Amino acid sequence: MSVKQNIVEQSIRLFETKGFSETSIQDVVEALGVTKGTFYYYFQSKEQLLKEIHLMYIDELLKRQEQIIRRADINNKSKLMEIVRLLVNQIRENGRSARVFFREMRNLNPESAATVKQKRRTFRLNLQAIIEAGMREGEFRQDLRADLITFAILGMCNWSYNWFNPEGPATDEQLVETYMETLLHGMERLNKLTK
Amino acid sequence: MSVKQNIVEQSIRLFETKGFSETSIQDVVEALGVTKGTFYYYFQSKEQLLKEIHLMYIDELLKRQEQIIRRADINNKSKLMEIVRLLVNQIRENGRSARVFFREMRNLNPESAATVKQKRRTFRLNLQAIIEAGMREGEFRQDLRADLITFAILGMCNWSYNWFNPEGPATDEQLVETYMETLLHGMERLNKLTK
Amino acid sequence: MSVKQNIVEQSIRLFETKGFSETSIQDVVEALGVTKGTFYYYFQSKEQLLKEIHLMYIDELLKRQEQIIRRADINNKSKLMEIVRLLVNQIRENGRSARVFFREMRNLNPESAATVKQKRRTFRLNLQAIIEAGMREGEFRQDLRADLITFAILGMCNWSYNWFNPEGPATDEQLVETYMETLLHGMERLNKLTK
Amino acid sequence: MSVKQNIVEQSIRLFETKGFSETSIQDVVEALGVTKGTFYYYFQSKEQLLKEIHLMYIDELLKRQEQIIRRADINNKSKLMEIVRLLVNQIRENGRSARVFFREMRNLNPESAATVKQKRRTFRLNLQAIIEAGMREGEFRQDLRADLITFAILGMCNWSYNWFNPEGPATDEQLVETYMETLLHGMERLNKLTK
DNA sequence: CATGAATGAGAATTCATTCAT
DNA sequence: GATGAATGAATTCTCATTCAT
Repeated sequence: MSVKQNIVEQSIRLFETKGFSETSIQDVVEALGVTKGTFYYYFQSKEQLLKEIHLMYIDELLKRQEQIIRRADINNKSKLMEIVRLLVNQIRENGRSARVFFREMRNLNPESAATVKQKRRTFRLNLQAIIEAGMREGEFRQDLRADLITFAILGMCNWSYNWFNPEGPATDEQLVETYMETLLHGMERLNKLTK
Repeated sequence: MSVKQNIVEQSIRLFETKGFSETSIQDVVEALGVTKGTFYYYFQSKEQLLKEIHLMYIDELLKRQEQIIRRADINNKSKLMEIVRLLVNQIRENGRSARVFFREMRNLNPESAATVKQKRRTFRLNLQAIIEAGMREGEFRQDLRADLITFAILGMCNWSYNWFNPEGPATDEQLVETYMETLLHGMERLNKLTK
Repeated sequence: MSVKQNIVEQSIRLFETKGFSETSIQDVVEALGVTKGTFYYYFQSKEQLLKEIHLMYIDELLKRQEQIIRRADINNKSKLMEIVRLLVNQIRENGRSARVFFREMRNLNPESAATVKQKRRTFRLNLQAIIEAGMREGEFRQDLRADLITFAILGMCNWSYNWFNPEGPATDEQLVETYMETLLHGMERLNKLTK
Repeated sequence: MSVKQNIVEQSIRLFETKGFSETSIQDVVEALGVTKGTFYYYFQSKEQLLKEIHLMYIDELLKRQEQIIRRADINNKSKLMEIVRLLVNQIRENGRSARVFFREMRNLNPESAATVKQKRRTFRLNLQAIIEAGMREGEFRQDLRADLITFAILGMCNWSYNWFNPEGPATDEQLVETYMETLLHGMERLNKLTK
């Protein structure tokens, strides 16, 4: 692995554990056994490193989302499920990056933040478009606001970075299934009505 | 308003805008027109101030949750709705505090963090208990894991601190209704099945 | 005991343990359960308190030395012994004060320091005068410099504030006897000469 | 001379003049024309600097004492004399360091203090061993407690850091001779007895 | 590519002291 | 006599960044 890749890995680890502001360049280079000069050879600033971490994360998400959207073989409901799975998986597999991504956006400079925000917005609107398509095509109820539901789904999934532990009592696939089942059919006991 | 109250207000404002680590005591006292000595007359440390903000927030939430739980006149479904409303309202009314609360827990020292975490855990388990009661009493489906649904609900509601703007295109009551409707009945078009 | 006396007592205790500079007025008043205002009612400054402690100590020493010097019933050798006893006793009985006295002179302001230094000088010259009298009157050898011997005696005695512990393996009277015996007759084995 | 050496030199000078607590890092770096950052590049803390000063001093003393102890060509009386000379010389040559060494031990942190105390103890016990050997081998009287005499000698010599001035009316060699003569034969006029 | 020395601005915190009440 | 609020200057220490080598 390249020196630069190493720096990125270590800093994700440290930023997740201690926080971006609380992690010094010294911490990062000490964890790698190099000196500060080396860091500044590869990165112009601490902020640029954070920016790269953010872009790597959101670009990966967008790329995978794009692949889901383009699929012609599945309907919108399945696409929604794939996106829920994508979000949850991403947290399972790249939990550290996910936590840095969600927590440290404030520390980007205005331009970087704008870029990242725009991409996050794209991701959200892509999801919303799937829901709206599903509504038009009769898969989803039309009496709920697509924008608010989109936020609800993102909240549900993204929040799991706060607590989800792959070694814990629930697997990520159980999580996806429970979330999807709740989202699609709700938690109310229906046969109660038919009794 | 007392000087101490003023310090708390101003720091919530600044912590929300710039972040805890990025806000200096100097920033806080300058916003108030007092000196650093004054700050340290009222607070032992910057961390203690953050701790107080956290405790104020979570204690208020727990108190209101308690009131909802104790109500004998409503069923579990309504209690769930009240808690969703509580979370969303809290963000509408105390958005700043909410954002500080969710973002800055890392900056508490281990003991304070443990205290706050314990209280957050209590809030979550109280909510889970309502859901479990609803399952037992036939209000909710029994084939979904109560713990995961609890996280889903909390994620949904809490995430809104990231985007919800009371002046935006949706009111908080609309938000509550959409969330509850989705949670209870799901977003899938049901008459499709009956066709 | 008066409030002022209490302040003096507590601060001697704290100055000895933590050092003058490292002890804050806050520490002193907290140990007493009063407030800083009270301190400044009785003392103009922290330095003035230190000055009073110094003066109490050296004035007591000078007073007792005076009594020894004035005695007509004993010779210079006995007077020397009484002064050694005085110094050692003072450390046993007022160990804390002694330690503050020897260590914290640097923290007096120039005027206070001058006053105290003058009194310490007086004490030393009084002792030197006894030795010189003893030399003239045939009690002591005349081939040793009185000034240097005076310093030797003071060093011997004063140094004990660094280590002497009344509960330790030597009593203060043993200390006085050993010191006097060494000072008067030396530690060399004399019968070796007569062999 | 290296920057680090320079920092040590200047701080000894300042610590001696103003005291450790009363000397700020600012004072030190200003005296050198560098910045605070430079100080902290070389030392982790102010306390670590003090620790290094202490260790340099006591290690030098121990090294020289060791050389004296190992000598086979001189008896214990001469070894004692060499150690008295060592102490007095050290104060003459490194008066500043000596004063810092004797006055500022309180400002070491507990671990550093323990290390230094242990070394000081070793120095003292080495001296005591010489005296005990001298007693066993008939050079010194056996009716005096070796431990107390050791303290007496150390007090005599060390105290001179308080007053001894190489430019004053006594040379260091005179001081050594007077101290040794007093220690060995005492100050009492012996022929008085034989008259 | 990489280092090590240096910087300087700013951080949290302490504390003797004042003073109106 | 005593208090409590406030001050402001100073203190230790951190850290992103630079740069000659």
